[in-house]
Amino acid sequence: MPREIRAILEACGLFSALDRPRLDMLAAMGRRRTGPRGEMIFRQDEPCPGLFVVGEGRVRIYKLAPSGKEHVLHLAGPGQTFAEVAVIGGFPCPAFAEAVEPTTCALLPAEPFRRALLTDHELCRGLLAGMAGWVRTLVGLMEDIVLRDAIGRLARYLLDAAAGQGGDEIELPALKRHLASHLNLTSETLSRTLKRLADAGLVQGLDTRRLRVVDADRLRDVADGLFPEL
Amino acid sequence: MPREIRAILEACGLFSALDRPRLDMLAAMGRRRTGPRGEMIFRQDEPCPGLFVVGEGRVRIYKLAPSGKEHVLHLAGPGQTFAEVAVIGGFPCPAFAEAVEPTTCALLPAEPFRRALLTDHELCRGLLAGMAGWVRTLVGLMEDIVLRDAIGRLARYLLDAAAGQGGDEIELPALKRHLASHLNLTSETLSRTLKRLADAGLVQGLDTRRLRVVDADRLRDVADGLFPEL
DNA sequence: GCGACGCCTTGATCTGGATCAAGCCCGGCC
DNA sequence: GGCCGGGCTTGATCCAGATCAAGGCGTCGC
Repeated sequence: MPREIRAILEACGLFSALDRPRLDMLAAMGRRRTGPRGEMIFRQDEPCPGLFVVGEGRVRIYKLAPSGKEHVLHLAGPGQTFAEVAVIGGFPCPAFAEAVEPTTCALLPAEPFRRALLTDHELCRGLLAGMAGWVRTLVGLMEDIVLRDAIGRLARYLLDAAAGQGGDEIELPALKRHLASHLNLTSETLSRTLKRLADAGLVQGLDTRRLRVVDADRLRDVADGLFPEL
Repeated sequence: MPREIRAILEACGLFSALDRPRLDMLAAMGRRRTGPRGEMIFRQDEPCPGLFVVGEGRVRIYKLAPSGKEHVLHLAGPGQTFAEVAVIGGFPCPAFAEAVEPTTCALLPAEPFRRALLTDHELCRGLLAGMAGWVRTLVGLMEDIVLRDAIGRLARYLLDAAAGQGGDEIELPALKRHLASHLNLTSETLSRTLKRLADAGLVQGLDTRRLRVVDADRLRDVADGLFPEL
């Protein structure tokens, strides 16, 4: 099964710059973890088991407020990682991680991974670049939440998702409810807002989990806060 | 003047683990930048000049929405850095940076700094740890904004600030208006919320820029969403 | 000293999105 | 097939915080 771990690591952007021996070294320390839909991978405040790389499926990373409200920080799909920050910084798990679909991950345990970081410069550089990208994403999400209204946030999300999936069709990565939480909306508001976009002819619902961007240009305008009439 | 650049770098947490020769190397590439209160250090979308380390003064990093609303991401004081992410990732400036007080910074220009990163493992490790801390802060801020109400956010900010300044007296790092924007509030709401805390006897205003935490325990409860009566 | 401008406070009103409350629809299970 | 439960939509109402609108208060330039 190291076989499959190698394959997962190779498909991950964070490690794409690494050469064979290094990938072997990482694969050797890795363990394969599979779980059914709904499995809790880790919980907030637990010691962090290591760095996870998603091979198949999707993982929802979310925080829970004392009030019970939750916020979905990240929906990690194949090739993406989570818990890197906790591993690097030696923090406990900052959030919950739950499999949204049947999932297989490669887990690189914290201790050996940190030791590898101590000596391996290439690995360090790759991770540094990865973190820079992650900070950028986070700041983007934060600015969305703070500076845009519901329809602008949704429009931007849809544009991003369409670009990320390389077409004008989007497959939603999770339940609408969870997507809503990611955008700091309730599912009711998400539903209504999506309807507004559909009524205006900017998008078209295919089924519950899939939709199509019809007019990307106007969608961009909406994301930039134009079309106050909408 | 390399003298002073060295001193600024030495006082910066990011570089605290570096040995003499490395600090010398960084100091040699650095330039000293001073500016009066109000000076724009860089603007959003400009090419990023390099990594800034604050020596004296304070710098406000903020984003501007098309609507004109602004959001203060960070108020960097002595020993802190900004624009690291853009330098590492090779992105353009993601935000505006403005001196809130007369400020002197060390600027490590992007190109030589990136080259140093290519070869210097220690530097890389330090930066990686720094980024991990920064991501953590960002996530914390985001969760504050998403999961807490106005009074909870303010309470948490005050506790953090008091801890950071090592006592129960807090000197606000910027205008109330800018602080409000950092917490995603209007200055009106900040003013009212501060008054509620003062009326309840949890804090005490000294003057416009300074205040004292009187009851940290109850403030913690407020931050956790208790005291619904407040 | 005296304007005047910026910043902060306080009050009155407005509103986007949350919350509460039904249905509806689809898929799984008996 | 029929029932049941979870997720989505839609409608009605509510509310935290924004916005609009006055003052008050310090401080800086003259």
